[in-house]
Amino acid sequence: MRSQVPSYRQLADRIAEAIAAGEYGPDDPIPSLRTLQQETGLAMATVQHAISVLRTEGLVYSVSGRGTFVRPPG
Amino acid sequence: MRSQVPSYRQLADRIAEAIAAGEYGPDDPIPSLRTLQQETGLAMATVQHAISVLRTEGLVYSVSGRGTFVRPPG
DNA sequence: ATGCATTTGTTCGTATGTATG
DNA sequence: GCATACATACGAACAAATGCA
Repeated sequence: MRSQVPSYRQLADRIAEAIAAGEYGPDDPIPSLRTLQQETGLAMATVQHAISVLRTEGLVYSVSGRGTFVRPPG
Repeated sequence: MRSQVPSYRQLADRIAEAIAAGEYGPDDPIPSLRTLQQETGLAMATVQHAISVLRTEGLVYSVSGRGTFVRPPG
């Protein structure tokens, strides 16, 4: 059953909108991968894929062992 | 075809058997995560995963900073 | 009592292998 | 073959409890 929009894209868009709406401020942490995993029911690597998209778009940055944060405008 | 038994499952089973065999009595501590890590050569989070399985199954309980203990029969 | 190092469990992001359409 | 998605496994940072100087 070919789904219209891939899960990782839906999740990336949802987070991007939350950031745009100011739900998370500059350098604020977004929910952890595990939290997102439990919220969405997706697999770890799929959630990571979504974050990876946001990182490529310059919206967030990640620090291993710490978390993923909103990239402040530079 | 992925029909190998995962490392975390093997470890969980091994500990479950030790408990069933009476090697660790009620409220006795099982080996620490670091000890298990060194014994098995696995990563921290993988050992943690094994313990997490045992906790879900109600076999053990964990206390941060103290250890993981055998859950007495209710 | 205070401070600090050590030990223990917890949570973080990341990488790899595999299956499916 | 490629994109999508899953389970597994990894290394590092975090946080709570303990003991000792």
